[in-house]
Amino acid sequence: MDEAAPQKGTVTQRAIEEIKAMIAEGRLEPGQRLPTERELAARLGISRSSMREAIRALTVMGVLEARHGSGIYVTALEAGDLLETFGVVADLSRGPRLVELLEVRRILESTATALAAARITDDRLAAVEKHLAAMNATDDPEEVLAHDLAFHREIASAAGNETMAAILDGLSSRTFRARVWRGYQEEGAFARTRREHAAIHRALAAHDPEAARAAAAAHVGEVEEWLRTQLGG
Amino acid sequence: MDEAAPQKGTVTQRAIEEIKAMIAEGRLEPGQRLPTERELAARLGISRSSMREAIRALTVMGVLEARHGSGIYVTALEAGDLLETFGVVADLSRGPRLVELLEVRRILESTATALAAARITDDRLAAVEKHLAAMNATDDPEEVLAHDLAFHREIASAAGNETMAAILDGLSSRTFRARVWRGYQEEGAFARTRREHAAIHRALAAHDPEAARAAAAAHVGEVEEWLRTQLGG
DNA sequence: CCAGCCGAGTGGTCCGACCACTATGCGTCC
DNA sequence: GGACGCATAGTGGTCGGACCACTCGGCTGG
Repeated sequence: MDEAAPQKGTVTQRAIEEIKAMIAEGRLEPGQRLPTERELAARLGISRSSMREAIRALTVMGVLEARHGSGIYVTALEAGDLLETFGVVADLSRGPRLVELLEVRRILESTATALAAARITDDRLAAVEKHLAAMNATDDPEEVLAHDLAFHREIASAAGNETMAAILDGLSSRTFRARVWRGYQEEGAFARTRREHAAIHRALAAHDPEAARAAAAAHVGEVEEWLRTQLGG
Repeated sequence: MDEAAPQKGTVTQRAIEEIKAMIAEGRLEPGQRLPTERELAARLGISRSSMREAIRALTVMGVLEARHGSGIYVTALEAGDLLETFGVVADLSRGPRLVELLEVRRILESTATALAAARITDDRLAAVEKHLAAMNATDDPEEVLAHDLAFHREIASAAGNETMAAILDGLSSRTFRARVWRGYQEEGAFARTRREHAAIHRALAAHDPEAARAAAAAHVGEVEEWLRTQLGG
């Protein structure tokens, strides 16, 4: 007799849960290759189309990775893989939701910066300085933004919590910052931003967690406050 | 002439980006209904199958919602909608990743509890007390867990940041806590947990943010530390 | 006027074919 | 003998069409 798998939502949904369960229960290890789409479909008694939708869903979630011509593989399941979609949240949020997102970022970023101040090594600090210098050396907004992101990413990474770093990465997604900062920078906030970045770097170099926390919180808080007034009218 | 949309990854990926862009640019409002799958496919010059995969991907991300027989709609794009997938991260993370996740939760939960202490209203406080009492009134682990979750959710909600509450919700997903707490509670941590919950409630009732922050941090920190020793050998 | 039916329209599922790419192994050429 | 290159089988990617399950609004009959 067949297993009694009653109609529980759509077939595709069932397939998604099935594969997730396989991974959660350890039947599928990170990096391991899955059976072919055709076989998976047959095994669950569904069509290849439905199975493909399930695979696609898990792919965008960063759980699976499909390599054309080769096969389907479980990702490393690292923080970065699974939190990639987090950027979508930042990209699609609007209005009050943006302020909330910045508040979350302020909380995490300040803590991450504090941790980084205590733990950062000399060569990592050098990398931070490199981005700081590059950021101040150009006027091209694109390049400034890129080094700004790298600056904070380096710090978050130095905090020693990859998960937190990945979340912060999502919260600072390129399009998110571009949307918010466009207006912010237009108000001549360049100088202020540079001062704040310098303060953060100073605290890191001094290995002073409290100063780092304060500097980072103020840095994000400035943007947050500006955005709040933009919306509050 | 047609728009020149060069081959950029898979067609499905292009469709996903396309729809995301429609929403980001405001061409699609929250709650609004999309054209039919068949028309969307025709409009982008791809097959319905591929379009369906794109829609399914956006559905699991909480961006779209498909109602059988009715149509496809944009969700409200509230924090809860978009962060639903966050639970998957908690469910699939293992080893050191779990500790990192708990660390993030400690940071956010302590801040959220502190904010709640300052802002919580009397009736919300009553709701918190209700879950606290219910949690202490039973020995059924399932029920304890349910009220435990509700207890923290209520507090997070009282903090006034829905986004943060939604993230915390994901970090405390049912299966996640079940996995970690099973072992933790077996070590007779019931009493300690109750004491910690009582402390959190006391701080909330007294509207004392600092005490609330400390109590919440200690509460999560206990579990975090226990898990760390479990892994560290 | 209302209740019930019914049909058009929509998403959900399935099938089968073909395309694009990868990896492997065999044969050829140096 | 070894390195290169090409044929080939196998994989995911795409397509089109068919049918099913469900919803909803309008029509019909009371």
